[in-house]
Amino acid sequence: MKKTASVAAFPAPGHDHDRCATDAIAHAESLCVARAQRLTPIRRRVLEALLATHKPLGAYEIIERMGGKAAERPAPITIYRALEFLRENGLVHRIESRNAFIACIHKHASGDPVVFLLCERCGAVGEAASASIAETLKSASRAAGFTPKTPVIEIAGICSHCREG
Amino acid sequence: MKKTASVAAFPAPGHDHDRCATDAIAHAESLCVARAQRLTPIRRRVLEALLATHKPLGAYEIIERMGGKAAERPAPITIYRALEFLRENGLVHRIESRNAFIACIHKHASGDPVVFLLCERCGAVGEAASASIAETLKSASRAAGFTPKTPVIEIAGICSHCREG
DNA sequence: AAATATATGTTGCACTGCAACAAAAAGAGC
DNA sequence: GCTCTTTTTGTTGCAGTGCAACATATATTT
Repeated sequence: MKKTASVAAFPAPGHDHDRCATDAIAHAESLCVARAQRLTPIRRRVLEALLATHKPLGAYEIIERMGGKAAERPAPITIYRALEFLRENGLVHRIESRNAFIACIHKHASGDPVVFLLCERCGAVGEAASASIAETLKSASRAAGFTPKTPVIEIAGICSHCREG
Repeated sequence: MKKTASVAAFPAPGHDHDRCATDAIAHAESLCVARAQRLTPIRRRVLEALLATHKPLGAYEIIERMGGKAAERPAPITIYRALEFLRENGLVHRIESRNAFIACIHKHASGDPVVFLLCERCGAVGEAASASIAETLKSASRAAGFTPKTPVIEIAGICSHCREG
């Protein structure tokens, strides 16, 4: 079930999550090797914490989910630095309307505009990449004499699993 | 120079700003009268502070721009409450990617998706309403089995005045 | 005028995000 | 190996966001 113009992915509740997390880590590793970037233990743990859920997490939630005793937990700044690294490498997105972060499972090219679908009920986040959306936004921007760079598109609503279930 | 599908407005540096602010206040007043809502002095001052610039302002910036001696300035919570009121009535938008707020000059219908164009150089924010964008986003959402509600679209880039000037 | 609803003030706190400097760890060059 | 350099992480501290909970004041209604 594939389309030419758009690809949409919403995490099904019963999907093989271990595998999708493992795949994402593997992808991150090979990508960092290819770019001579260092996926350090902390960065890896932050990514793993985000991959363990499909919900956007704030910095403090990430800290909590990284485990270890309270005294051993990294400071917020450490998390933000790891997130900065992961974002620069396209492994993590920031959900602006939530002040939170989510692991990227989409493997899109950098610069590709991504539409985030935020379920208001279960909190899960889907990604929909659409070339037509990108084109429409570009032309609308240019009609206003605007040179667009990084579009942020976030849509709140109800996902199919919550509506049907 | 008008289009059928999209209307774009980027504030020109030399536009008649007094008038655009006055108009917006007048619109806010008549709208509140029509809805039996109260445009109290504080709410009015918050709106005026936002109208005095076309840049998104944070809560503290709004407080500073509301004037008065430091001791007389309202607390942040007061600002947030006024912003909540103004947002509910479509007079103010929140720019999610900036954690800031901007007065609405667009007079669009509530629920209409608005595209915000954020100039990275001068900080001004333009609005572009586009029916085709709305349609494209809706169809992309539905392709993912998603029922969309409130879309957030923010595009960072360079406005025409900054590029040319 | 009293009762009710709405708006604002006060206090307090959890979280975001980062700057500036210090220390530790990893890589590069000899 | 060992030093030098770069990168990463730790520590401290702070400005800003956003709101909860309760108290007080101001409007509106009856």
